[in-house]
Amino acid sequence: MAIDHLDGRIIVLLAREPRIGVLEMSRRLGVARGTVQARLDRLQSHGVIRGFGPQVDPAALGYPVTAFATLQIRQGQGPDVRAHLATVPEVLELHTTTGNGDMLCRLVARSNADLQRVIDRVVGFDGIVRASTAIVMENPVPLRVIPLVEQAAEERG
Amino acid sequence: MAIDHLDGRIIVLLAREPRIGVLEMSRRLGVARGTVQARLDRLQSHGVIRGFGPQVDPAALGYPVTAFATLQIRQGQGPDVRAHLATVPEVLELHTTTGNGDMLCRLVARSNADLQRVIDRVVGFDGIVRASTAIVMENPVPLRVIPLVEQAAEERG
DNA sequence: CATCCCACTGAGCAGATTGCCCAGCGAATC
DNA sequence: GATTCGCTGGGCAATCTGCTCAGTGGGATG
Repeated sequence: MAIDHLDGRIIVLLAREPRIGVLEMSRRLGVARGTVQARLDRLQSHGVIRGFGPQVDPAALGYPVTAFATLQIRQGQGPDVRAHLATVPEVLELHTTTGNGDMLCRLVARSNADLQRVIDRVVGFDGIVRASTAIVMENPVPLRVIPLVEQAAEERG
Repeated sequence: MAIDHLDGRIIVLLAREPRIGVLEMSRRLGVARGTVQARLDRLQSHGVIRGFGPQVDPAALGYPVTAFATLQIRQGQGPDVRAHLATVPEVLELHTTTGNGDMLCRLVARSNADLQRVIDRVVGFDGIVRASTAIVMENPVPLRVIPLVEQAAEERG
């Protein structure tokens, strides 16, 4: 879906001040309330904006350690491994990938020691042949989309 | 910070129906409005809930290809590389890690061909020695926190 | 045992926002 | 020329928010 400049401003504004209302947005953007409303509806129905769920910080929840694990899967065991990993709360994200590994997953843990427990639980499953883990030290660029939104908006005026 | 069972229910409810108001939440949870209000304020001020920004889907924006790149950095060039990567909109996330690579970043692109352009831009910087990229095929577990929240809430009744 | 502190309840209030409707208008399309 | 579409600007009732207050119960403290 193509994003327009106004759409971009709406998303950016919403990202900066999430608790802002439609009315206040229309004032800031200098357009009618109905317009903002319509744009928002369109963005949501097209899936560009998935939702406004709370962004929870695992670190603040007591899980300050993040790691990425690359998994190698035994042929044909993919579905089982997926199902297994989905049951582990500390697995925040799972992707199947090309390249050296077959899967890449993001893990969190209460401490480096606790990470061992998590990894044991993750790899303690038959279909997983090998796992290599990289612990995250710093996070210079936290998950962001705004620059991408701005770029997409530029391209369409 | 420790999460309570009520806190957990608030977060889960909020994740399920983000547009819900404080009043409606208090009705659903069977507690007073002020209580929900206070809990929310506490969760936010403690950083457990970072905010309610819109969750944008890069795929819907025209960037359906996701990849993870592992970068090896020349000694001492870390800060420069970070700054460089921060300027690339397609870099959604950047971590410094232990292990084989020095950094891990999440990229998106408009197509596999476009991914080449993005990677060129990412690695077209002096401090980067080597990059290995894994393209994401499937995403069986999209970024999630709810199971973790539920686990954290359980531990505190 | 008496006290204090804290969190929760239930209520009220003014002010603001929402969802919804409508008529008019200009530009692009057929 | 006619139609469609998106935006404007206005109005309405219903709802929610932010804020305040007094009362209550449990737990910790003296």
